[in-house]
Amino acid sequence: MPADALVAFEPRKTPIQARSTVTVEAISEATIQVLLSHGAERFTTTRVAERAGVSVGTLYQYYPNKQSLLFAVLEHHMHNVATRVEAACESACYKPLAEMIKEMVEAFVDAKMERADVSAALYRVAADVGGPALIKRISQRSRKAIAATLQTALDAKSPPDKFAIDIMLAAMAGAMRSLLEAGPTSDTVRKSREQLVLLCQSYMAAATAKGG
Amino acid sequence: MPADALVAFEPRKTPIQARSTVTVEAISEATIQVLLSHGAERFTTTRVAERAGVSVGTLYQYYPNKQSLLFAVLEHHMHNVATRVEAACESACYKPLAEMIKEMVEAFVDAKMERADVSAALYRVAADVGGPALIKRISQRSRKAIAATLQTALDAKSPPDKFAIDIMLAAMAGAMRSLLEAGPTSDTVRKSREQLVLLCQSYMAAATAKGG
DNA sequence: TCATTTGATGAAGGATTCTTCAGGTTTGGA
DNA sequence: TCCAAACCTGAAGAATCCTTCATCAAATGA
Repeated sequence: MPADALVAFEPRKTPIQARSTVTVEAISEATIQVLLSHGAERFTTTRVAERAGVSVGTLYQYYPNKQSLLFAVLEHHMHNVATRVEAACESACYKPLAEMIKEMVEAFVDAKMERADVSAALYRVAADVGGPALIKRISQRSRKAIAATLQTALDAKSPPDKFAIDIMLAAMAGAMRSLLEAGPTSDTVRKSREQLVLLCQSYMAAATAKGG
Repeated sequence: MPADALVAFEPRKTPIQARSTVTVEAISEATIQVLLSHGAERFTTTRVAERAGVSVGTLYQYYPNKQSLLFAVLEHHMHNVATRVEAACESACYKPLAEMIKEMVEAFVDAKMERADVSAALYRVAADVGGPALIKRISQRSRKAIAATLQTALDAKSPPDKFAIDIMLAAMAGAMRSLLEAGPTSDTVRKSREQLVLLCQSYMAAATAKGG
């Protein structure tokens, strides 16, 4: 895919006056609300504009098309999660492997659960054009942070395979997806979080022991 | 959701004569082909009919709506995978835990990869109305089979949590999804398969040791 | 053979949605 | 005050798609 494939999703015009800043924020928020209340299937630019209290024309002044609206929300959400994971990695350096993993996994789960409704709604969006590329790009951030942190583990026998980290991330994300799509209770979340820690801990222990 | 929510997806008319049997098969196959060549976004009943070499009206004589077409393909695919996993579980009874897991995981991966293109294309479909319910229903089959097999493990300390099996399945499915959506090379697949076995083995070892 | 059932056709109705643009309003500075 | 730039409006164009139904063709069996 050419690099300019994402250009079509970029904002069209930057707000200058105060009122337009308010407008674009209202549109962003309305995007989430419509996504939550109507689902991705019945997500409509007209509905978003209505909810934001502006006209459709205004919406198209800042976003070139429908996709770009969803794209912006998805990007924001994923950025948040990645940032939280990176922070957890930073503070988990130079600790025993098990504790490291625990902190990273819990950070991921907590970040996802903080806006569970948004997380769940965005799974539909992620499959659209541009979604996969965005996911790949932002996942890279988490992957790198985790790899760097794991290097500093006090008790690792051998550096973990880059491959193993990918598997762990995908497994974790998959489990969370399944959880979020089922509409979990707080008890289910607590238990899943705990089990997910165990899953990653035991895998990483095995993967670093045998060597990459 | 009421149980009759799925009625709208059931076939409308059953073929009686030979020629109509041919027709519905052509439509099924065309459904997959259109899904693969145009993607779920541009999936159209007209296109399916065109590809199948029949008119749209004929299509609507056997499928009540567009969704039911996709639903049928999804169901068929998931049924195949579940059946393969069940078979693997059956033949893995009364073996050491590690070997058990290996056979089950490899059966799952192989089943998914056999028609990697279809697997990948169906991820979009699975999110549509009715998809989640279907997934939940068919996942149940794999879960039960795995639970039953694990009971017979020669070296399990304590029976594994039902919860742990759900986590493992979700993790496995998630990793496969991530793999399939990336368009893997045969080398990547081989390595992922191997790592996925390790992931599940180490997790189950930990989960059965600590008790459920 | 011929009436009845089954199967196939595809133009057209109906509905939805994305996006634009000509024209109006508001703001900020000179 | 006054003008230019920024901003907003929303009806309407254009495209796409789902689904139906009146009509024709083929098959079945009595």
